[in-house]
Amino acid sequence: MITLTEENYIKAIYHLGKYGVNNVSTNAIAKEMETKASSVTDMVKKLSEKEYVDYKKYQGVSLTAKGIDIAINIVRKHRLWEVFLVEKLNFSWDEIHDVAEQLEHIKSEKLISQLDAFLEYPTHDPHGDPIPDKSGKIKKIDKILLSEAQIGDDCICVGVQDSSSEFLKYLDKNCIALGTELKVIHKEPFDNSITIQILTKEFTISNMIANNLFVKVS
Amino acid sequence: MITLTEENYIKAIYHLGKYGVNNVSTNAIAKEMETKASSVTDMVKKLSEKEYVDYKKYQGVSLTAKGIDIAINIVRKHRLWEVFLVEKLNFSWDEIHDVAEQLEHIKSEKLISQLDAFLEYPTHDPHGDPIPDKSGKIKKIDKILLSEAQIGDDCICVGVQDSSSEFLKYLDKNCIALGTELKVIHKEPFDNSITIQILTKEFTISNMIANNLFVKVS
DNA sequence: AATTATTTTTAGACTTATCTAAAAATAATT
DNA sequence: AATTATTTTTAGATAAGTCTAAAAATAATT
Ligand SMILES: [Mn+2]
Ligand SMILES: [Mn+2]
Ligand SMILES: [Mn+2]
Ligand SMILES: [Mn+2]
Repeated sequence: MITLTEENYIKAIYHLGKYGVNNVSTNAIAKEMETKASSVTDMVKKLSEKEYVDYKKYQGVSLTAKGIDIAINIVRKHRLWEVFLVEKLNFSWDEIHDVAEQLEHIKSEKLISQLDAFLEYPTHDPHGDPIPDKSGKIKKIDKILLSEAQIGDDCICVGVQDSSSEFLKYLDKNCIALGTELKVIHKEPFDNSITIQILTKEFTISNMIANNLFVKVS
Repeated sequence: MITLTEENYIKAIYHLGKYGVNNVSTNAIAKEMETKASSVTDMVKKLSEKEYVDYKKYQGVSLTAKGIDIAINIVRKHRLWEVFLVEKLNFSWDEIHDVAEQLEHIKSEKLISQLDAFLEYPTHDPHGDPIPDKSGKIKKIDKILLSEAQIGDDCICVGVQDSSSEFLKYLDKNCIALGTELKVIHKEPFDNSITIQILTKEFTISNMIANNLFVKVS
């Protein structure tokens, strides 16, 4: 039996460990979980006890195979629920995360497999993130950050790095959604801002925006 | 802020207090919650502190207006989710209760109002129980127990008293569902069993079954 | 009315998850 | 290499919810 809190720690460790081969540090987990390092140490000991993580004092943690399984299953549930909220209940993509944070902890195999079928086996969530399949496999698409695209590149928006409500609302306001086609017109070396063209309209976005938008070059 | 445990206690008190004008006893709550009377006393003090219940030592509890509001909202969520599971995810009526027990605690106004709309504002859950509307109003239908019907009555099944998986599976096996029409052919005084006719087929059910099936006499 | 049985409450302990403050280990600087 | 800064862990405390065992109140019987 695994508690809701344990699930959240495992998910945090999973997301923090995804990039880079190093172990995940106590402080990084504390920041992600909005808790104190001492609380993390306690929990990490328990997770280690239960063999969800490998842990050596002062050396940080990494998920075991068992831990990864659990993490991926939570991510799968989270993203399927996000699709449900947008596709069936008319939520917008900036309103779904907090509800999905709750729904991801509902325990029922059948619920998730039926939801998956009901949604017709979606491969990506409303933020462009891949949805692990039943066996935990995750399909990676070759996306790059818009900030890495070259002048003249024809791109299509496929995901966001930052899925905060603020950023998503900014994109809405500027008519940028997943599937939107754009062309890179100019990259300003001074501030790394990028001028893009959507349909016939040209406009300039800051480097910060370009750094949080994933595109596929076509 | 209200905890999941508090919500479950409030819901239990609501269901126990629905019939009869007396206060709900500590022991009754303990039985319903599968916990010890001493734990109930502790919790009831807290609920009283937060003004969800009226409580005087040794006198049992009753919900305040605030407590009733919360209870009805949980019941509403529970039943809407049950409809969702059956109508959209192809669950059968004996598989939904435990999942709904989890889903009823998800906190999001919008989630429930959108779910309600998505399901086209259902008035009853898959067990025939009424779904409170947004404002908490509950429509009562005039149903009676099959055991109370008279010989010769033409009835239609509209609900179950016991919604345990065992009972529901029994009904499935005997082709009794909500909406099924039946006629009372005979009532055996010795054991209070009842002979009913469904379509052309006649068969006898025990008093225990008849005591857990709600019908409307047409 | 007195005794017995049942229900309810209290007292004290335990678990989970959290915190602060202090100690220990590791990393970064001089 | 020694000092300083940062990170991590330990120690001890707190809050929520639970438990057992014992005491107190209420209800039922004689
Ligand atoms: Mn999310
Ligand atoms: Mn997402
Ligand atoms: Mn139910
Ligand atoms: Mn029901």
